[in-house]
Amino acid sequence: MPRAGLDPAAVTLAAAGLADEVGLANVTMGALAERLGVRAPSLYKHIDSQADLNRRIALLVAEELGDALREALQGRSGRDALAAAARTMRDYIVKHPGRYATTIRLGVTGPDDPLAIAGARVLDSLAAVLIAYRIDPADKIHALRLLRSLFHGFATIEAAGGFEMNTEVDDSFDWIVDFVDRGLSLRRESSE
Amino acid sequence: MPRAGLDPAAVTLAAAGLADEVGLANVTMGALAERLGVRAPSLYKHIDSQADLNRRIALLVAEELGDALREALQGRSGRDALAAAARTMRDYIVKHPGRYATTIRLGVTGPDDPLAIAGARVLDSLAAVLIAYRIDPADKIHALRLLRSLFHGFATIEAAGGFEMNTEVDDSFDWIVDFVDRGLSLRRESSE
DNA sequence: CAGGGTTGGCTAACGCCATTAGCTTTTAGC
DNA sequence: GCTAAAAGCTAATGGCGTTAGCCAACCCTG
Repeated sequence: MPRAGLDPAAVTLAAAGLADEVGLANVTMGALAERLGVRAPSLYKHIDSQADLNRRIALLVAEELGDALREALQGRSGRDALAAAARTMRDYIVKHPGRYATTIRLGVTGPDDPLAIAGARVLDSLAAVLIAYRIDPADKIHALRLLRSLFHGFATIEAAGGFEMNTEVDDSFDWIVDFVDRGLSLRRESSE
Repeated sequence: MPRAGLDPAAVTLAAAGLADEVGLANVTMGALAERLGVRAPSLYKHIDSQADLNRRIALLVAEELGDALREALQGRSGRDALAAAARTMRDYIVKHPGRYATTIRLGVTGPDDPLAIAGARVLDSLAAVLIAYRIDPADKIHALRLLRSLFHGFATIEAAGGFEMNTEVDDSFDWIVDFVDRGLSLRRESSE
């Protein structure tokens, strides 16, 4: 019998896909093993524990999201950049609700934790959106938290099916992006 | 031997408290039973299953949050109301992260589901914040979703310890409330 | 205040899950 | 080809949710 040829990355990727399909809570070692054509205990040759697996998925998410944001923000600034970042985050979360769910509630061990680094890179991309708005440097962290809270909240609620009247969700999204764009424009240094 | 004198409400309340203390994931039937001075299977005399328990906690949250919002919004309008609603939601979620966590991912069965009704009442309170801003009725749903996404996102991230530099979180919160207030003020019917 | 039905507790047991131990087989390098 | 590491396996443990079935405490009627 030939081997399955697994490695930590393959296991992580399969787990992420399974999470998106059946929900993070249903990603059991047995189900994951079955999908990989292997028995559950064999997975422990590649990952330490389920907590370790979640951590690896979260790292994957941070990398994927960071890549997607950098890609989307290339050559854009101001309102274009804002809309692109918002759409990128929304699309990613709605498309990958299971893997995204791993990113809430994880203990970052230290500043050299790969997860902390990848997360910081995501935040850096969001911060890049703010450049063209020329926000007062002292307010930058607040504006960044606004974007993060809003995008995270909107996409999370949408992914959970929390909005009624599905057809209007796109309109709400556009309206909110416009709302933030106008608000940030008012806060340019020159306007105070 | 005397009886413990439990009922569904007492079990739900104890579970909500335990969730806040140890995290929703650690609310096991055994731990909950122990806190109530009872053995795990006895809990099934009061609740149907763990899913049923989560549902009951979520309903409790919707009622508590609705009550708190109505209380806080009494006699306030405009910016005051916005700030009060934001603070109420934030305080509640940060103080009760475990029980609040039950409100994500729950299937509402129909429009007469008590959970749907209680949830709608929470949204009604948020909608009351918008009255004084005299938003164009067609935009009301979008503004409501803005508030909901933002408050939910901010408090969720804060409760999960997602913001660095803890001391500045209060400042960010105030800044964001101010940002939304100004943005909504611009959208009064008269201003378009 | 007697007794019978209902209610709320208990123990025992099942199946599923994560995880560990220890064995066997494949595979890569010399 | 030989050997050692890596990667799979089966078996077993302990914890969890849940069900079945038993017994004691309570309420309520007479």
